[in-house]
Amino acid sequence: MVKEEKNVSDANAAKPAGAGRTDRTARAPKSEQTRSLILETALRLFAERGYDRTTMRAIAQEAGVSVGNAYYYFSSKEHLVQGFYDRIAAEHEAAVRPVLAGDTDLAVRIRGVLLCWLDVAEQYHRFAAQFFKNAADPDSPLSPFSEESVAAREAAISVHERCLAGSSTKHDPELAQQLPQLMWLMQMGLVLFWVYDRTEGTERSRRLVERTAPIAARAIALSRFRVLRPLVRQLNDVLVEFMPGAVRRPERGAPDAADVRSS
Amino acid sequence: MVKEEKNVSDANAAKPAGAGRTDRTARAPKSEQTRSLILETALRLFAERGYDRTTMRAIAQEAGVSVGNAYYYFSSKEHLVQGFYDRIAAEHEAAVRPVLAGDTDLAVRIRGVLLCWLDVAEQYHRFAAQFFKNAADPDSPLSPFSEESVAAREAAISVHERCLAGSSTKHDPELAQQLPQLMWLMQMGLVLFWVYDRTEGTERSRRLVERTAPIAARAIALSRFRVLRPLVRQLNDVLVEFMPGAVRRPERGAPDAADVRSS
DNA sequence: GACGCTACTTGAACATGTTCAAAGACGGGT
DNA sequence: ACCCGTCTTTGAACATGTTCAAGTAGCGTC
Repeated sequence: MVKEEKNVSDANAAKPAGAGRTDRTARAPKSEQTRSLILETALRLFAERGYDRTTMRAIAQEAGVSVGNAYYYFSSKEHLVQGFYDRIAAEHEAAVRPVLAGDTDLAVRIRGVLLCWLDVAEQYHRFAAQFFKNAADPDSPLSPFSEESVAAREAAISVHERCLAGSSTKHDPELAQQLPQLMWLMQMGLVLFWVYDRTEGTERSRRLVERTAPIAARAIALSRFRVLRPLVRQLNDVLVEFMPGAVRRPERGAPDAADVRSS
Repeated sequence: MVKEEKNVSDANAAKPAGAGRTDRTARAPKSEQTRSLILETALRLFAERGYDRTTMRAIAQEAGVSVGNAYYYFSSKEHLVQGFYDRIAAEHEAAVRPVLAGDTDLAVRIRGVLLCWLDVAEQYHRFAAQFFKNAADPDSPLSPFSEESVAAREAAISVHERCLAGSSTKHDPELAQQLPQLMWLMQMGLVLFWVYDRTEGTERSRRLVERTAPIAARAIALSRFRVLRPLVRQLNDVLVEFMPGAVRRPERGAPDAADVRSS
């Protein structure tokens, strides 16, 4: 049974065998080629027809491999999406650079960061809306809260860190460590709104950003006020305790003092 | 397997109506019996083995009907879950009654309402965690934001309305109309946290409530302060513009003054 | 070159949500 | 009694994500 060689032709000619993966078994030129062929094909089809309408069989056929082969490289259809995550994160990081180098007004910066994300994500909206339910699954490694997404999450948080750091707005230093995470959470809220947004050009999401960014900036600025001090302190404690992952916080008295200050 | 029930025959003289739709009006002809048999069986199996592990074939077999019959009454597996929604909402409403009749401190009330929900939902946690991804799908009629869920949503909001109304805490009357919605949103956040919570007895979610309720209450109380006035106003505008519809729009300027000042 | 090891590839088979054409039941009009 | 139409029920067929036992190929060793 000779199969038409659709995918590879005399592979070893151009591909240097060096610098294998970190796996115990080194080189895998052909395999790497097949892998990325499958991935690229999948992402293209996802963009073309959406997530649900793209079957594994179609991906395999379009890539010129068998269904089982796709599963050899990607343990599930969902895992094909990790590539999409990386891509959109990188694009956002690039697109946001001018914003972070620009105006120092916090409201403007937050607005810029979020609008930037909307711009970058725009083309994937249909795909994202269809895929969202999978990402929302607590069992899925693709959940934004999952262990596996920690890299993408921290990259996103670092954007907010720089957004905050470069602003002229003063804010409670005690809260500074947690603020980027809070802003990331706000971004997740925006994403939630966005996948539900069916307006032309996700215009409504943009409007939400326009209206929300000043509020966030003002709230942050107000965090220094005396009346708000206990509130800010409590909020900070909650964030430290419940926000995902390994964000180390400088020692601050008793970390387990429950509601010591609550009325 | 001919069933002779034949009780109320005149009531449904009008018409058994179409199949599948959420016609709660139909009395109890044979079809209604089959329908609820399928529903009860499904909910039982969901609770027993979780959503994913319960196949439509198993439901049909356990109920003693054919697969196609289940689809005759429920247009998809997801639609079987609407019954679950109704049930948990009703249970929460009942369980929360003592809380609403009790302490007038807002923090205590919010805490009570949310902990109550956790108690009621506890037994469904496994099922809910598995089902969550379907509810998160923007296309799903079971999304908490969907048109179809408007009834359940308003019921939940009304609980927060009463929670707020019965509290002795003063708050900005301008915000009063939107606050219950905001609190509902907070509850949705808790649900999100909860489905991800894998601790024994969802202990972590409980702790989050303990820590968060005082913050929310304090924030609400602080909303009257002068410094926060512009912030509150902006926030109010955003809520009015973006919160899901069907919420009676307050005429700006004259607070309704219904219950705000009661103590 | 022969052997053997392992990475790679295959397509059929499986599980399960969903659809559908046909059959059954039932009631009313004639 | 018969026919007609509608509601109900059936089970086979379909679509698609996933698994698996078996086959293939490249490469190092003898």
